[in-house]
Amino acid sequence: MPQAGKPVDHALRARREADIRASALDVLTSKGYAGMRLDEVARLAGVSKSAVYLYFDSKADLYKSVLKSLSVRTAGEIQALRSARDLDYPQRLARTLDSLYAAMLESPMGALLPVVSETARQYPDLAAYFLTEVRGPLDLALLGLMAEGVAAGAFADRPITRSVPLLVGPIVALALQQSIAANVAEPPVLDLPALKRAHYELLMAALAPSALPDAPS
Amino acid sequence: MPQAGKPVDHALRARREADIRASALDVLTSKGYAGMRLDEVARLAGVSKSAVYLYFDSKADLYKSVLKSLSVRTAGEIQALRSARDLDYPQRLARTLDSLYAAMLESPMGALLPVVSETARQYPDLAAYFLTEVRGPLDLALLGLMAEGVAAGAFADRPITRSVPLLVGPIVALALQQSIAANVAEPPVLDLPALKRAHYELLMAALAPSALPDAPS
DNA sequence: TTGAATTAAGTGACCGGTCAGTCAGTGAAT
DNA sequence: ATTCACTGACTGACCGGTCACTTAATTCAA
Repeated sequence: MPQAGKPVDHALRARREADIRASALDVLTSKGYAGMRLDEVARLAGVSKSAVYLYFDSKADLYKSVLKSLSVRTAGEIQALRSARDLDYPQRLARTLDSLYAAMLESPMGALLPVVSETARQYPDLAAYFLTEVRGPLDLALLGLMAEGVAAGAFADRPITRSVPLLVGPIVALALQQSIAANVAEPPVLDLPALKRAHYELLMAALAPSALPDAPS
Repeated sequence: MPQAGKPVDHALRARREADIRASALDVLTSKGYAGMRLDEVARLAGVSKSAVYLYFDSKADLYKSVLKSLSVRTAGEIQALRSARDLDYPQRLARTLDSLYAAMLESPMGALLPVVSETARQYPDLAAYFLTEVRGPLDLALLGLMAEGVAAGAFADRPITRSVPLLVGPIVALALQQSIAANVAEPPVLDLPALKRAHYELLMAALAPSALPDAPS
């Protein structure tokens, strides 16, 4: 029977967890999963490696937690845009692109992309986790928006409205390019606003209801 | 002075080297760099791990050799298309897309993309090598083709003609997605021909000289 | 024509460092 | 005196890389 003793400090636990996750994210984005040493993560978080195991079952568990905490926010953001009644569909699409550019190129999330692809090979469960828990919600949000836009007559009913890679592939490619280029001596600078604008125009050209007839293959 | 002994069998050496490289490619594409065990590579090549060290200085050296041997072929293919006089510009673009889809989604090269991004962290020189020797020529070929098309009046002079990620981002995104999805239980199947067609139409909609006016951001 | 000398080619056993994960124990609050 | 939060020291598995050694092919002196 528990009769006395220190009370469980839930706030402290939550803070430590977040600290460790933040440190793990730091190390992950700079060293990758295989290069992430739990000792280093712990040191950055100001605790010992043993303490990490008080909050996470294993390295893989910590990794999943980091991944999930990042994806939840982004997916929610896009979900919210989907039903923003005060915006028309082109505007919602533009905002969605903004969110994705921000997530993939102006936050640590983009740097996690290579890490995910790295880990997928060795840990099929992590690959599955990423696809169902991260990609899944994101795809749903994006394709849902497109489907609504088509139903409302704002977008043409074309294959692109059903293909996430065609819609946001450039963002993924940019994120990948950036994460590779970040390691060389003189990384090229990107004009992000211009890229966003060009990307948006590219999509609108293909989504305009009055679009041109099919071209030959 | 060398006076006698077994003669050096250069053909055998070259064959062994190629065997080991091929095995390394196998393992690399399925396990990634960190997951590539030299014992496994050696076993696949039918030699002992020690023998690998007769042909390559180190794991990193073997990896570089694999990368180099693959990159040479692909770039040349696309270069050739650029000046195919018997094709009009839309056709050249379509063929180039075909080549890129084939390279990235129907050959081991695409599977190496995540590996490159993984290793870029540990080997900055490899990142630089990839960017200058693989991406560089590819970008030149693609952007050169677009610039010629614009000059000939076949394509509209828009930002997209100067942005490789906007042009081929979907291919990169697909390759990445495939390499992640390949590790889960029921990998979704892609309708590649349909994707290619949709991608081509997307680009042509944005490249048509009679394109729509700029949309609001 | 034999067999000692020489060299290519390759191997199995091993080493040393690394690192995820464990555990017995400490100090502090209640 | 009990529980919480935490740690330092440890271990066992793993793996890149090394090394002493074997085998086979070839040359050439006797």
